[in-house]
Amino acid sequence: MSIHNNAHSSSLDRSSLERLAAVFRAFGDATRLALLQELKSGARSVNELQTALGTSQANISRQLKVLHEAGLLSRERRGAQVFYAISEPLVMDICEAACRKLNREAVLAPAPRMAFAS
Amino acid sequence: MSIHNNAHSSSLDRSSLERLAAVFRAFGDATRLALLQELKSGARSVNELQTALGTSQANISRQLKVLHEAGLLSRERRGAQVFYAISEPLVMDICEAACRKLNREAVLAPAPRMAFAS
DNA sequence: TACTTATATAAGTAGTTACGTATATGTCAA
DNA sequence: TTGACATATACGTAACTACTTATATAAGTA
Repeated sequence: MSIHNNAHSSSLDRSSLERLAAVFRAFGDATRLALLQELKSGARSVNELQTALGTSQANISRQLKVLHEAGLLSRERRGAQVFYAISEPLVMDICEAACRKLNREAVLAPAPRMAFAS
Repeated sequence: MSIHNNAHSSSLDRSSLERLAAVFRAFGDATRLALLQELKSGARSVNELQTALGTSQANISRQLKVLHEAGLLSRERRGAQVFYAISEPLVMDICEAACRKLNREAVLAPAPRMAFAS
C-alpha cells in the first residue's frame, strides 16, 4: 500500500509481523488442526465436530472461536445449530506447505508421510 | 508410508498433528518472524541479527534455537561466530502463504500490504 | 410458558512461553 | 595461561494457553 510496506517490499514492520504471528499461532495447536482437517470436506456443526474429535463441547467451541477470530473459519447459524467452514482454500494451502516441510525432513529421518489435502 | 497415513491419505493421526502444530508454533512469534525476515537475504551471525533486531543477545540466541530445533534454520560455526540460515526455500513459502491470507482479508478491511519475499 | 437441544462463556488450574538479568561456555589471540 | 569477544544457558517472572467443570445463552418444540 505504502512505499515502505507493499507487495514488493521485503520488510514487514513489527505490527505486521505480530499479525502474521497471530495467524501462525491459530494453526499452532493439534486440536485446532484436527478441526481444520474435519472441515476440509465441508461445513460441520459444533456437535458433529465434537463427535468426530471426541473432546468436550466447551473445548471444541473455544477452539472454533480461535480459528474464526483468526479469519480461518466462517460461521453460519442454521436454527439451533452453528456450522463452521474453512473460509478459503488458502487456509488448507498453508497446512499443506507445512506438511511438505515435515515430509522433507522425513527423507533423511523416515517417518510417516502426512498430507492435509489428498 | 503406511496405508493409513501416506501422501494420499486425507487424515493425520494425533502425533502427526502435534508435530505439525509445533512447526506452526515456531512461526508464531513476531521476534522469530523478524529473524526469518533478516535471514531471507542470506546467512547471518548472531551478532549481526542482534544489531538488526535491537533486542538482547540472550533473546536472539534463544529464539534462533527454537527456529533451529523446528528445522527452519541451519546452523554453522565459523570461528567464534555462529551463522544461521534458512534451511530451505519452503520455509519462506510458508510465510508467503500466510501473508497472502492476511492480504486477502485486507481487501475488505484495507490495511498495509505485506510480503516476505519480494 | 416450560422443556429440550445446541452452542457459548466463566472460573479455576496446570503447563507453556517470551523476556530480562546474570552467568556459563566456546573460540581466538597475545 | 590470561583476556577479549561471541554465543548459549540458567533462573525468575509475567503473560498466555489449553483444558475441565459448571453455568449461561440461544433456538426449537410442546
